[in-house]
Amino acid sequence: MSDAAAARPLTGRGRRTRQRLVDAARVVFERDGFLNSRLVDITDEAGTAVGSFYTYFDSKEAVLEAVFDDVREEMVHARPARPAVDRGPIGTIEAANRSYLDTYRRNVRLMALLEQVSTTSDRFLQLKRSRVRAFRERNGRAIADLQADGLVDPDLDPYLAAEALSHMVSRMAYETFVLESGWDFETLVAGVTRLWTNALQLTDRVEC
Amino acid sequence: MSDAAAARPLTGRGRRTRQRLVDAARVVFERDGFLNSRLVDITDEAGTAVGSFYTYFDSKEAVLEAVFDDVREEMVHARPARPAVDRGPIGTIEAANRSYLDTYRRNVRLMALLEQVSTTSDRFLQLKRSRVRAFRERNGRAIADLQADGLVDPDLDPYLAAEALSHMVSRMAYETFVLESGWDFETLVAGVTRLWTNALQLTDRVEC
Amino acid sequence: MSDAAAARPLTGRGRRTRQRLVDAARVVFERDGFLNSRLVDITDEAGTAVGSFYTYFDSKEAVLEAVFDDVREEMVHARPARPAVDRGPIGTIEAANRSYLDTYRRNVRLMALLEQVSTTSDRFLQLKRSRVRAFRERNGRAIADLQADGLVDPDLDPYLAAEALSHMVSRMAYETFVLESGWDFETLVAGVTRLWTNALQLTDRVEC
Amino acid sequence: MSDAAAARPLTGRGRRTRQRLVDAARVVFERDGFLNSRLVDITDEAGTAVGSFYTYFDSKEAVLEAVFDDVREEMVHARPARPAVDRGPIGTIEAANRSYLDTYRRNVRLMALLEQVSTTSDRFLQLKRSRVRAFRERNGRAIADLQADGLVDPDLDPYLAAEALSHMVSRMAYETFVLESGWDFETLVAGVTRLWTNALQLTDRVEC
DNA sequence: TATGAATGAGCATTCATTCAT
DNA sequence: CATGAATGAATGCTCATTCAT
Repeated sequence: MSDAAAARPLTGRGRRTRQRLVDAARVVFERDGFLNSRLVDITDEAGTAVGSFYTYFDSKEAVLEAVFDDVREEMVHARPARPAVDRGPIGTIEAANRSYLDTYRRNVRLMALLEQVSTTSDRFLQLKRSRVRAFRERNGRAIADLQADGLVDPDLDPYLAAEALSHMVSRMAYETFVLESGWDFETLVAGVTRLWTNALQLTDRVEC
Repeated sequence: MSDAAAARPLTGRGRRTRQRLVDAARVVFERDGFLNSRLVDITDEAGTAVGSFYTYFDSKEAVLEAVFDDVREEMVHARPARPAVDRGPIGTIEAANRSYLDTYRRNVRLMALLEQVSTTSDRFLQLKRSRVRAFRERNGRAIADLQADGLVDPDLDPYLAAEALSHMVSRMAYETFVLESGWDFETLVAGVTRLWTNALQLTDRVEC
Repeated sequence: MSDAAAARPLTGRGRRTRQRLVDAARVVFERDGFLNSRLVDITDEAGTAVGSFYTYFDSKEAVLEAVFDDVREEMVHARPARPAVDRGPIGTIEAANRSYLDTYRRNVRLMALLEQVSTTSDRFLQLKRSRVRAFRERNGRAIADLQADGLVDPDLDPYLAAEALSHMVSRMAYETFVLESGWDFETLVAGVTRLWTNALQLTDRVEC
Repeated sequence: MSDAAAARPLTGRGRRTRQRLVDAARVVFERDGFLNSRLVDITDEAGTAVGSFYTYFDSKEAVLEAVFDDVREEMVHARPARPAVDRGPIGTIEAANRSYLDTYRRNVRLMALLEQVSTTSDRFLQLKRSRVRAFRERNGRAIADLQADGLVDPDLDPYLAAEALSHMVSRMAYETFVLESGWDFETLVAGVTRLWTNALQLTDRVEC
């Protein structure tokens, strides 16, 4: 009905209440999952009345979206600590994988949550797909460039390769951190990086 | 309380009703998803009374399990049409990928279903994990053998490689068939096979 | 609908099946109570099919009635082992109390059952009331006779006395054997007998 | 899960709704019995939505408990109109019996209800037993005192006597008021009092 | 008679959302 | 803005009873 989220011009007090709700929602969702959680758990955690929830959000989904908005920056722009150093293609890939896996590890609960809701809600499925697309485009272009330089197997479809290798890494992350399948972090980084660079037939050696 | 599904002789009539319910459940689950479906939808589809459901199953989860049991044969034993022909390592991998992707394609709705329930129910998560494990062990051993023969990159952990590459393929299958991301089937088979064999540094050429 | 119980001319086989059901019902009712028990428990215990139940009984209540019929003889006609010996009024009362309490003790579960169903079903309430009435009439007449002989407090209403004292004993039996309140059997017999005879001002001494 | 009935501040409006539900529950339980009544009957009677029930109570049992709490005062503290007057032991016993029987009569439906639920629910069985215990202790001590003064038959176990005589009276009350067996109130009071005092051999006469 | 599959009314409970204060 | 009481649709599950074989 009312577009609560649109009523943006919040007072300072309003902004604080809203933030408390988002933080509480994150705690509750990460703890109980989206489907098991109840609105009242969120408002209890936030220390507000249930009614107040609807001052800021239209539904349970809306607050989940706000939760993802809140952490998007961190998740998408996750960058290696020393971004500017040029390490050659293989070093770059390793750094990217390490960075991705580390971010995943630090946000396990949230990633598990995204996994869950994306099988149920179209809205969050789109969110996930847009992440997939972003990865594919970015990496696909990079791979195509490397192909143009003769550094990568020319027989590969660069975008398919980019997407497939991304899935490989993200799925390993899911298995390792969410389902706790037991791979050691460094083994994981080294392993997926080796597979990735092998898959591309990437060579940073000058030799013929 | 009572495990209805358990050891019960079942008359011919009973067997038929049970089967009607399993078939109906598959239809409903594939159409509406597991969470959205109601028991009464299943019994309506099967043309039985609600009570009859509980003659054969204890819960919605139990009938889903029966659905998976019902298609397990097909899914697990999916084999290439010409299994006996020796095509060398690369040909074998391509055949396996083609077979897997084809099976996935033919059971899309069911795979999507498994994806959904495995984020919610521990029981089905285990089902999925056991499939992951089976793939890892089988392929991991094969890779180790190839390493012993000097045909595969010796720097790889064979089991990590097996798991990661399996995920790569299954995730591409999910994206392509469930989310309909648009990859052409043959492009997909060729692409993941190439990535897979490259990743292993697999060579079937005799030359140095 | 059909008056199953009326279809009396049973074959030998029928009579045996019916008896198996009554026996099974007694076991189940005593174990689970009337309200908690399910028909299928009874037929399972009897080793018959559910459908067979309705060949002999019209309802769950009907079989309970048959259970009570089955033990009525024993319960109502409970008589002291040596009935013919004349022990004087007090000795007779003690013998009757002992006999009653012993019978109660040996049929605790059934008495508890009667207690339960008589608060729910009018049919069994009547059964209980008829037992109360029988006691009152029998004992009331005896008390009136003793009054006529000058052996009992003439100010008492003999029937009210009979009923009240019966309740006193039956309630003590309930507390002691069903709720297991802990009174020793002999203490109980002696105690209620003393109260009973005192209450009647019964004197078996010849003196003035 | 949550104990709704527990520590909750309750606004005035909330308090009123809760009371409406308790009152409605009493009406419904007394009319239909505990087992036959449905939650929706209670909320209909109270004029609230079903959901509101669970704002204040966790179950049907919980509201029954509240009903008993509500009348406990009246039932336990039922005292003769002229409590302070000393009437001697017999007068005191008569006053207590009259008071008890009068209270019982005024709360017949509730007493019948307690009778019913105590055969089914352990919780309410305990409630009843604690009442029995309270009576036994109070009266048992009083009887022991009278024995010490030589006013009561020394051969009696004072606590067994107290319990047995209490049962006698309460059972007569049940028969008379719940089952409407027809005893006149004054006849009943006089009868049970006479039996009680006789049973104790209580004498307030000075004579030899 | 015996079987056991089929029936379906009945009911407690949850929880997102609304709204009076 | 905040509160929290009120709402009521939605649904899984039980089990006495029926009936086709």
